[in-house]
Amino acid sequence: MKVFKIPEATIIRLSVYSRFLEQADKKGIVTISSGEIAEGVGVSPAQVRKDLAYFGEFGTRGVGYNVKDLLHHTLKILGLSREWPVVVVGAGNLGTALVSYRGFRERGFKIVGIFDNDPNKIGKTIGDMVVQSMEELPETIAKKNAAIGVIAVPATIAQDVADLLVKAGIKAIMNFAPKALMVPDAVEIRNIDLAVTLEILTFNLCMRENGLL
Amino acid sequence: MKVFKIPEATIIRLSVYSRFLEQADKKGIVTISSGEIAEGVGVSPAQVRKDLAYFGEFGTRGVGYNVKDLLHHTLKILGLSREWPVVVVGAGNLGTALVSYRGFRERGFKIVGIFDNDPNKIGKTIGDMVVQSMEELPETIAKKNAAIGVIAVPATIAQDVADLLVKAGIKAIMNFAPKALMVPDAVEIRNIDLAVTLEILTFNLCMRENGLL
DNA sequence: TAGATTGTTAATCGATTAACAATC
DNA sequence: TAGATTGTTAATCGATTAACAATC
Repeated sequence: MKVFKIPEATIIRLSVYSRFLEQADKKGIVTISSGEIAEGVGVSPAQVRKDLAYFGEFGTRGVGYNVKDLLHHTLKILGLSREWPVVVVGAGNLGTALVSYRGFRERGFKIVGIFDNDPNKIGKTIGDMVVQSMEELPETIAKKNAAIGVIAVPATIAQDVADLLVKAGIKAIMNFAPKALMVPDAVEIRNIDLAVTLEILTFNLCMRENGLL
Repeated sequence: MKVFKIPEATIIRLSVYSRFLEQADKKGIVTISSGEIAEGVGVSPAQVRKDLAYFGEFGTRGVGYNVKDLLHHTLKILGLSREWPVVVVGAGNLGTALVSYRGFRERGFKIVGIFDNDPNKIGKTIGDMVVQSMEELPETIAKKNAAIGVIAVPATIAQDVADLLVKAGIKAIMNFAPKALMVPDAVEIRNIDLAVTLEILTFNLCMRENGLL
């Protein structure tokens, strides 16, 4: 790894490649070419090779890539060669859904705590977790060594929750509240706005209606 | 509207602009410049003007943009000047969360039906909706004139659900199942992969750890 | 060696930004 | 008119793709 500026699109594609390689590995495929990966995930072979080239030389000229090998490399690059403990703040519908979201577990994310400030929710069981009070947040983060926090609370208190997470030593935040949050530069943050996705769809529907797409 | 190829990034920014304009309007601001919008949402003034220029001339030279006016224009462009009836398939935790997701309602998306094939879930009340059986899906879609469907079922049956939605006349699909779905070209589809977002975070955390970011 | 496929460079494409004429 | 800000063109920047030498 020697390059500093890597397009985010490359990271997203690496994630796609790794999932595709997992499937290929399951099917018992040993060797795969950039063309086959490209075909499988819907990009160009050059794109596949270029994306990988940012991080090293993983293939053999004239042969292709060893599936298991490349799978491990891609997972390593994404930081998925270890388990990531994650805390979820907000035990509403969304928080509850996230705790049992299979897509997280499959990629090595482990929910190690769910928190809420509502006394009616504290103590309730969600899957194999018990909803904890916000007071227990710092201790659990420290004890479980969680670096990632998910915010699933109303927009009104999202900033307060972000502040608490940062204070407790969280290094990355995934925010579902429809509100831009302020965090120190040392903390990574991503806002998930589900409505925006629907708006891209409605825009495209309108374009089609008008015969422009 | 005369241009055919509009960057998706432009659409996403238009969504951001419209939210910012809503806030500005609430504050009673009447006129706003591209510089002020840019400042408010964190892009360049040229970007704001260019994004708008794809769709028309909405400002007055030397003056700026009328906030209410531009707000309406941006919402119109995004297709949000009408209400969009949406059906949700899957009454698990995620589906339940989506039915009461405030971010949808705020932007004009109205959930008009939630469906499941689990007899234990059918008939249950979620907010002000009753979970319907899958058999009722086509009729509800037709009656409520729903063009958008949300898939919140396990990956194993996601394709079947997509087929049903398409057959029932749905024109756009938002898919939360971690699986690429096949739909006809006439149907718009977006996959939401929540794990990928976490993977971008873990990648960045690893880059930081290695002093590369 | 002949055939295949990588890794990488150069060419292309597309999106962002800077600059400025138009104009309020 | 002088000052301000848009709409738009040209310049820049960055990402994708085509092409090919390296090499298995």
